[in-house]
Amino acid sequence: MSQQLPSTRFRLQLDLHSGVPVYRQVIDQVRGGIASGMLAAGDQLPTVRQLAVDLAINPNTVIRAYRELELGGLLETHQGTGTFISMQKMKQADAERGRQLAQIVADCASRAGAAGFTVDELIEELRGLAVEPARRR
Amino acid sequence: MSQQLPSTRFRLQLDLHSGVPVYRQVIDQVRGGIASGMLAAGDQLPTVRQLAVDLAINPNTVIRAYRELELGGLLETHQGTGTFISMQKMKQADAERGRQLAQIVADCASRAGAAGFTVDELIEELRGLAVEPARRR
Amino acid sequence: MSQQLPSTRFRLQLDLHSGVPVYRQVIDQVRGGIASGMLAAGDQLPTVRQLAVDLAINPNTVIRAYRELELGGLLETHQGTGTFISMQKMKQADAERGRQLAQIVADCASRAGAAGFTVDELIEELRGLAVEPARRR
Amino acid sequence: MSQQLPSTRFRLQLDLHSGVPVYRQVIDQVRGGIASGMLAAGDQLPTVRQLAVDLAINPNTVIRAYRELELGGLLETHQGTGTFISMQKMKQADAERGRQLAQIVADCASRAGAAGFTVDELIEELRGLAVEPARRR
DNA sequence: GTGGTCTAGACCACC
DNA sequence: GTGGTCTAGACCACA
Repeated sequence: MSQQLPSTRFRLQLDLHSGVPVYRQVIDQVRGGIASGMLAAGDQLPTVRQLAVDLAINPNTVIRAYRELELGGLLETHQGTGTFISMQKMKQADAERGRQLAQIVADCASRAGAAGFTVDELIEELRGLAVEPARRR
Repeated sequence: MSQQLPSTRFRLQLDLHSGVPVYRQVIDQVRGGIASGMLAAGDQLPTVRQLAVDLAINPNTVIRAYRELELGGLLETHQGTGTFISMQKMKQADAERGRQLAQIVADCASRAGAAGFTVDELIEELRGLAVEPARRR
Repeated sequence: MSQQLPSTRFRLQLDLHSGVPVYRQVIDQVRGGIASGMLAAGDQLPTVRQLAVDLAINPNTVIRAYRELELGGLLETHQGTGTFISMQKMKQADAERGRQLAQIVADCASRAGAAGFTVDELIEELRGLAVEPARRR
Repeated sequence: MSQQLPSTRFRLQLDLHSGVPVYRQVIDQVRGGIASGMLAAGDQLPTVRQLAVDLAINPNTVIRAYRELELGGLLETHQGTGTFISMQKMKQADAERGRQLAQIVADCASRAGAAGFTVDELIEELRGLAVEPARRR
């Protein structure tokens, strides 16, 4: 159950000026790492103290992020050993999924509207992405 | 300056359990309404008091949302008269515009991808927002 | 005391999208007309109804502007005759003058700051104006 | 991210009888402070609660002013940390910048002129705001 | 009638 | 401790 730190492939990157809460960024990036395959079940995450030092943030903030991820079932902490990616339970309820999609789309449309774009322009631009398989990250 | 309320086509819908601030939801939906074509330059928005009653929220919350939209240049408020969709802020140079659209789309696609949605699902959801050109005015 | 309307020289011009209250714009422009010499003591102003029609605004708004100007001693209204420019009493108290200057300067500095300019740049640019006699209006 | 409050050099001063909204005065003075060099990128502003106490106004009024400044890109707020002067919004192209400065200056001079002040008086008053480069940091 | 400003105070989120 | 959101309600300014 203990495994090499995936340090060469997975690096957290904070943007303190984005307005997004720090703990939220940590959570999102761990989730993203799992989704993208950079983090696999069993991988060990950096220790709370180490990550706090690396990111120059408060350890409490790391603890909070890890705790929320653990509550969500994505992490497992083992006293004295470390924090690890747990066996997935990825699939969310469909209702939750739908709501999430709707929120992403609404946000996207909102930003487009504020910038003077129409939804049609948005769709057109998205089509451009759909053709190329899109190497993500 | 005075024009029919677009009431039959534009309806605000709050989700008080989403965790998204109410004033933010109002802002996002107005911006989305502009992007989708449901709201056009010159249209009058519901009055502060009316919208507060409709949504069962405090007038101050509506004012806050309207104000932020006005600061962003999307609305114009005229004391004693009402609140209106402003004449679009001058369209920026096309190059800058294209870059901006690309960024919004990329960000949107990235978030959707991280959550396990395909670009096609995104497009499908966006279509739900788009509105046929419609005979306006 | 009744004299030709100075219509060919003095025209009010409103900007309904400026955010400046309509009655304020009327007041300021009449004051400006007097200061610039376009309006002289004894000149008759447009009637309330006429001006309301010309500017497509509410007569109450015109009344309010004229009333405030009269309170300030710049206009005289004569029942059944019309509204006229009164004999000047232009010079304000020095204190009031100082406060006015301070406000203009503060506003100017504020806008400069918001746009990323320094006060020094502002002064430099103003110097450019000081050399040419500057034909005003 | 944390830095000494510039308390000895930057002091807000309200005029409750000027008719200018309190939140507006706060905004204007912060923007003026940036323009005059009293406030530099990274400086922390007084906390919301502290400023509210100092000025004897409601914290909400301070929040409102800070928020508008943040929307304008001049401030960054970090929950639980404080409010800071943001790194200047990228300086625009020089041409655009020059045009903008000219407009601010022209408007300022115009208002001053209409009120019977000379450009020299304007410059003199502005000098009062400017601050010697000073050793900062 | 419209929107604008300000206060007082509760409760939440983040560090 | 920091800032953020929302409410309730008073009072003002404008058309």
